[in-house]
Amino acid sequence: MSSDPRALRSRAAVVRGAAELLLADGPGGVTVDAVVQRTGVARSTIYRHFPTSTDVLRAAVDAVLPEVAPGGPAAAGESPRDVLVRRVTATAEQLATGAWVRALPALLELVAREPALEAHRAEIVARHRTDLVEHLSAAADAGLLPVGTDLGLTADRLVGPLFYRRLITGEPLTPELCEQLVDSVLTPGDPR
Amino acid sequence: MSSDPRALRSRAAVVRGAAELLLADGPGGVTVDAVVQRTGVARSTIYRHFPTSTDVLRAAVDAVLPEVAPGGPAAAGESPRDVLVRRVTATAEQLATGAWVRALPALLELVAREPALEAHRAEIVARHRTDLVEHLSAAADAGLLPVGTDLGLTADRLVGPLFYRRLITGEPLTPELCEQLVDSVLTPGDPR
DNA sequence: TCAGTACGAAACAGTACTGTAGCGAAAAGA
DNA sequence: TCTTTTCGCTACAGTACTGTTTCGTACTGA
Repeated sequence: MSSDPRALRSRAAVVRGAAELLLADGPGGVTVDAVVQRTGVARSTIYRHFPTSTDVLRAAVDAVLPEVAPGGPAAAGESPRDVLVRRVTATAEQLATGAWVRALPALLELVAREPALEAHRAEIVARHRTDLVEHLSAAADAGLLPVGTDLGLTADRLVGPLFYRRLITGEPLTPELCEQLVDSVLTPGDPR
Repeated sequence: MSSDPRALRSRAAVVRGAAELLLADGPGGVTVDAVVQRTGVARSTIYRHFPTSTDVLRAAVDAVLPEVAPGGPAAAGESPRDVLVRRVTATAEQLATGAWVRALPALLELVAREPALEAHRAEIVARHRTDLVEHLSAAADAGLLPVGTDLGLTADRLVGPLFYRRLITGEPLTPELCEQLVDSVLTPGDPR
């Protein structure tokens, strides 16, 4: 709509500040006053860019959610197993990041209560998942998986325990755990 | 302290109403006013029983949390595998219950933000887990698990994907899924 | 029966947040 | 340069919630 650099600048500052507040204090911490104090952007300016404070929160979630996807770039000359280990480990590290420890439960609660975010959540999950399924498909082609394996279920068996430990039990996510998970999914009896 | 039935009655009503509000609207919905309106108990009475509104919320969580533990009674003449399937299926059904769909993210966020609840959370998880580990131990004794298997990790591999699907992807938890999970954990090549 | 106690109702100050409005100043763009 | 747009600032009404207090009523237990 507006290409005025001032508008773009202040809008970006609001979104960034709101995202920081979301990560630090959860959804309840993202108030207009808090964003004003944190960013220096005026109250009236915020309401000029966003109809309601809920839209600010939504923009903050939009700015934060994509970071979930652990970017596992394509393999080099590494084995499919190593690709999987690297990919799962990346997810584990992301889950262990301080910001996410606090933000993940808050985001889950927010998404559960805000149907408008449901589509976005589904898209993130799908991207995350298809990426992992592709790696699993390569592993299957290499004979590392039993024929006829449900790759979607296998993906859940890989990352499910990670989220479970992070969210429910609070146990640490070690690299050894990631390797054990990958190996528990691959066909037994294959050396490294 | 007080054995006056009036006091016990109104206190119980407050806790029950607060628990209902917690399940219905999340932690943010548990306000003193809301409890007053829902239960008919007077504002002054609530503050006579609880120092702050946070204590009301805590009591509500205490009243709700124990229901998490899926009661898998001891086996009859069924095989260790069937015990595991029944146990995992019970967990899946509990996760699929309407109330928990809404309450679980809220509870997680609450526990993450309220260190006082951490101990309680750990106790619930431990009870849940030792129960499952016992079943797994029986399965290991029956030769259904490779020797030297980490039973704790195995427990995570069993229920982790359930929680992951419920919380993150939102996919349904079918009985078939539970069976597949159990079989994926047991040593391959064993008939029912 | 009767004293003690818990009760419901209502009013109160204090705090925090939302959303609106009007203002002069500063920056952008022609 | 000059007009337009955006800005920050401040004040405002409205809402919601917390925690306190008072008062008359109804229940409990001896």
